[in-house]
This record gives sequence, structure tokens and C-alpha cells, in this order.
Amino acid sequence: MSHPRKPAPAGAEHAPLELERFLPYRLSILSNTVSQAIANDYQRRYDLSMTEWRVMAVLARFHGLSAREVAERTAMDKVAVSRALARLVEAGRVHRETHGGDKRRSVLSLTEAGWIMHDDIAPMARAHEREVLAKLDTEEQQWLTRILDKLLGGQGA
Amino acid sequence: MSHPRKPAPAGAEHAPLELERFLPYRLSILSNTVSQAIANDYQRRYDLSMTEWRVMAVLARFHGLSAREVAERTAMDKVAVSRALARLVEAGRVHRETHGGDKRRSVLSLTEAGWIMHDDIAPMARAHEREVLAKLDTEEQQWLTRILDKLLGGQGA
DNA sequence: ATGTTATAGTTACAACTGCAACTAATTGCA
DNA sequence: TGCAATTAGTTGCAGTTGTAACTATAACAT
Repeated sequence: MSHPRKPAPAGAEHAPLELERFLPYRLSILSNTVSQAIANDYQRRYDLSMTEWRVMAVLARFHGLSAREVAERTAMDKVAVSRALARLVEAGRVHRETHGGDKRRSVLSLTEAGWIMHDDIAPMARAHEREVLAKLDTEEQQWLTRILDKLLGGQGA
Repeated sequence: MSHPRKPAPAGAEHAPLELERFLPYRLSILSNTVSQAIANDYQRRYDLSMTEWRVMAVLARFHGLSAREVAERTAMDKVAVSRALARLVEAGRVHRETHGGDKRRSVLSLTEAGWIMHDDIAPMARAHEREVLAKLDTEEQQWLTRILDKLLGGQGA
């Protein structure tokens, strides 16, 4: 309210972005749609955030990781991981002990309850992925994999 | 601390997700990386969130939209748009008036200052997009466009 | 005309996130 | 040794976001 400016006329000399053709925008929509669909599924069943699920997923694959290693593998920052772990440990889904030779480091693993959740959620997640890929034919799927490999370059793990 | 469960042994019967090959995860990393790179640029120059930039971008293209229409075109929810607009109007970047025939609706447009920002940011955003696409050859670029068209189906527009 | 339903937009609250500051343990090096 | 610099992880705070509830206006249907 404190800046009563007049609207400028829509001059032809401007070159507005066309969001619907703009790659970053389209990636963002697609990514959010897909991730949200999966998250809905497991949030209905369990009280579990996407961050927490990702932590569980890496702990299912790699055993005895430290919190920092989880952060590296999930591309999340260490604060997010720390908080996710606090909730997961509290809920009895992850077991945390201290590294023998280095008392700073934690040694993490899924509990029995964590594994049960994992074995329930992982197939659901894969089903969603298949559902997305089913919109593409085999050739397109191969190109997509290749393109993502190139775009993610080194960092995409 | 209140649930001292033992960790389960990493049995071979589990089928953990491989995040680094999991499409939703890879999309999420890529999308965040790209969008964040662009956002950094204009957040350094202006105090402007990604949400606000998207609102400005559609107002640059479509004149006299209402808040609801902005929400539709940006695929954001109306609350996010309402808050972005509050800040943009306050900062003198967007002009808001009330629709003649319907006092609920707003009629939005960029101010002169808004246009100047837009004309500064839009080329930067396009440059980032080109930078990403430069990692692909022409054939891959065409496939990517086609694949996104299919995956985004109706809604992505 | 008047009560019901729908729509545009805002507000309130709780959860989440990101950054910086902090503690604790370890390493390096003089 | 012992003190500075690193590293692992947590906490606090400020800003953001998402959901639901709310206000105001308009459309509809009797």
C-alpha cells in the first residue's frame, strides 16, 4: 500500500518468459508432481516426511553409515538429516549407536520396524516410477536415462 | 531414546531402492539444482523469492490477470500467490486494482519498476536454461522436449 | 427478495527449511 | 605435550510453506 505506482503499459519491447516452455519450470512441475504423489502414499500410511523416507532408503542400502554419509548420499544438508534421524530414532525406526573409534560419529541402521516399513514402501515407490515411465515408449525411456545422466553430470551421485 | 530397538541384520531378502537410479529422485536433484542456480542470481540482485519471480513472469506475459488466474498459470496454490502478491505490491513491483464488475477479483499488472526488473531477470533466466541445454546435443534436446511434453501430459501447461 | 452455495482472496497456525552459532571429539603440527 | 584448526552433529531463530478456517462478494434457485 505504501508504493502507489501506476501500471506500465504492456509494451511490445519486452520479451516475457514463456513459463510453459521454460525448462527449469517444467522440470520443477514434473518433479513436484511425481514426488508428491509418492509422498502422499506413505504419508497416509505412516507419519513420515519425504526427508525421512530418503534417509531410510539409503540406510536400507548402505549399512552402518554416519549421519554425514547419509547427507552426502541423499544430497540433503546435514541439518535436515540430523532432524530426520532424531524423529526416526525416536519412533523406533532407526537404530543409532556411537562409532567405536570416533565418539563423534554415529553408526546407523534400520530397526526391525524400519525394515518392515521399508519393505512396504519401496515397492509402492517403484510402482509410481513405473507408472510415470509407462507414459513413454522404450526408446524415450532410454533417452531420458541418458539425458539425466548427462545433465546430472558428476554431482547426481 | 525411548525406543531402544536392536538393528535388524541386513538380510538379502530386502530390495532397497537405488536412489541414484530412481527417476523421481533424479528429477528432484536436477530440478532443485537448476532452479536454485537461477534463484541465486536474482536473489542476490533483488530481494525476490522464486514464487515472486514466477508471479512476475506470468504477469509480464498476460495482462490484467486475477490472483486466481496467476495461481493456475504458475501451478502454485492461491495462498502462495496471495502472499507473493502482497510482497510485490508492497514493494511497488506489481499494481493491483479491483475488477469493475466483480469486487472480489483483482486486476494485476507489473509496474514500471516491475518491468525493469523483469527485463533484467528474464535474460538471465534464459541464459541459465541455455547453459543447462548446452550439456546436450541437438538430438538430445529434441528428445527432452518431447519427453517432457509427454510426461507433463495435460496439466503441465 | 432472500436464503443457499460457490468463488476470490486473506489470515492463522503448525510444520518444515536453511543458516549460523554452538558443543564435543579428533587431528595436526610446533 | 598442548593449542589451533577440523569434523560430526545439534540447537536456535527467522523466514517459508501448506492446510484449514475465515471474510467478502457474487451467482443461483426458489
